Amino acid sequence: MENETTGKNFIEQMIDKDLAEGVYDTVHTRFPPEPNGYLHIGHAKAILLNYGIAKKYGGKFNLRFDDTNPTKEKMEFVESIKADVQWLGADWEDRLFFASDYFEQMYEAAVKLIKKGKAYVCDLTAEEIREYRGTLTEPGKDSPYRNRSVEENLKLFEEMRAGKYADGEKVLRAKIDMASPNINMRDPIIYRVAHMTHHNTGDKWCIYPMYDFAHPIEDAIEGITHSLCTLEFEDHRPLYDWVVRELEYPHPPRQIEFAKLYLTNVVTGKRYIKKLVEEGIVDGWDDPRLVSIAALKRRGFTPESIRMFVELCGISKSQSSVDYAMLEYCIREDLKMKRPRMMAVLDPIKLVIDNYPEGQVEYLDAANNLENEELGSRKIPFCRELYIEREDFMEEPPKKYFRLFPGNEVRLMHAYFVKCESFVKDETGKVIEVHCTYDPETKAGSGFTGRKVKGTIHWVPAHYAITAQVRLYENIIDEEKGVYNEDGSLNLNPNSLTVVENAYLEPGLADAKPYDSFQFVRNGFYCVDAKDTTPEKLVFNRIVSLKSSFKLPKA
RNA sequence: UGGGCUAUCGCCAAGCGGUAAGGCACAGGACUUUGACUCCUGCAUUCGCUGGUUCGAAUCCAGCUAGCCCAGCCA
Repeated sequence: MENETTGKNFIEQMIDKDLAEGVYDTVHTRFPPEPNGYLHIGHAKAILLNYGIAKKYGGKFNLRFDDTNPTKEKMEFVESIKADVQWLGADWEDRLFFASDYFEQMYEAAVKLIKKGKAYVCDLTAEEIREYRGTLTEPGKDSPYRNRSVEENLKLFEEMRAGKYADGEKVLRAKIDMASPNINMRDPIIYRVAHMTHHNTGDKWCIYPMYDFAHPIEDAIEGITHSLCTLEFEDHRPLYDWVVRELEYPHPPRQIEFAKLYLTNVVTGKRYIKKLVEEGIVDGWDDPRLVSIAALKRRGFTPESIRMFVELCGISKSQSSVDYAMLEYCIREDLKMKRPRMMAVLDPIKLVIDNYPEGQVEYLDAANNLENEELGSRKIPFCRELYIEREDFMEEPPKKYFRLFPGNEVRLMHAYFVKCESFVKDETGKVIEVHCTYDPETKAGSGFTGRKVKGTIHWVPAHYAITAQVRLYENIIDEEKGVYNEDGSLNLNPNSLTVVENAYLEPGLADAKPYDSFQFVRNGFYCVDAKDTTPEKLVFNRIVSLKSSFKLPKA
């Protein structure tokens, strides 16, 4: 029924074809980030795609830092990138490489091109080169230095390496076609002079190869078969192919482009994130409101959830923007079975059980997760005074409200049925206390079937509860307008972070450790913040809220 | 008449000449010690548009239209 290509993305189909035709007999991919910033959710797609394909075909996956431009790169970023790639589970084994380790080979490659008459040293200034390049609609014209002799080019290029020329004074260019409709083929610059200390090679070099020249060489050196990159490099493929062809590599790699992953309603642009960090609107690259890998990790997302997300999004060549709800679905899906469900009251109101003996305490059994018995169970102290969620009581309930209101009976989760008898208001009219009576026969697990209630609410024992700071995160933008305003400025939602200083948690949560995550009944999934939690203060980040089909009418 | 790429449900995305998969979202219903979860049910007579080829087209051809990318000594 199913043909062979069903279920495979277009890249896998191309690889199948290559394998079938004997173009390659193995699959080798790589993730080649430039260490000039932090990775975000978009990079996760590239990482997991490359890693996933290598794994699927029994091939290899390399991590390679594409560090050919020392003006933008820092060691700090290589460390964070390694940590993020590892966290995502993409295992490069012993294949961690730096493009800068190939500088000598790249230099030799350039020399080879010069000797073949396929490259020349050009003395034009940056501005002149731009002018000579022509425009999108007009062809360019040849540089006056285009026909220098091989000997002269060799000598000049050697001098460039030796440091004889200042930055910008000379460049090495590939000799291709100044009239090409593809601007990338109009004698692209392949080497520039930059007297700068490189994070890996120090001061050994003062000339650095350009991406278009370096990348195919890096791939060829490492034996990469399929060089996956994003759509904007499609126009560069002819140049990529030109380089590997002119350099006569026996098994030239193939570049395949795919669409970047865009997420709706989040800020991913590096310059925008940088601005948010610099202006102190967020507290760093790992602020949980961001979608950098570090932020997602800190917020409590799991590598599994990110993997599921990337898989669900799929791979294609059409520019697309994935609904943020898809990411939320993935983290809920991953956590709901794996993590305990605990009770936490974020906005408390006191509930007093009038017919429960004062001073009495009983320890109720509660399963940590009804669907996953392996997570065990716990005991929760139950007593006369509890805290419940403010929204779980209404003096005058709207239709279809199943929680507490005068005269109504509900189940206290893991405990008893309680019936609301009365309530107390303060001078301002705010309800401060709800009084109930409980029915001892209705204890959870007792098998009581005498009558049913429509609502179950969560609670926390007043004198045993612990407190914590809970941070509720929303996307940093306005859902209506999107991330950017028409003028291109960021559309910030000032309410993107709500801090609850004293949330009441059931006592068992006192032992929570950084990165531990839980489902707080009806409040969503939360994770202990690894940065701000101290022995004195417990801080939880909301990873994602739960879906809820009942919305309280707005007051 | 610059070049390249893309167009299938609100959002992703299969489909590769034989009569529109799936997921997210959404809407109903069942169940429930979370209005969650789970479970059912519904959700494109139509594939950017217009023609053509064909017994038959989302798939092939032609012409349009729309969107994205390219004029860094960035990657």
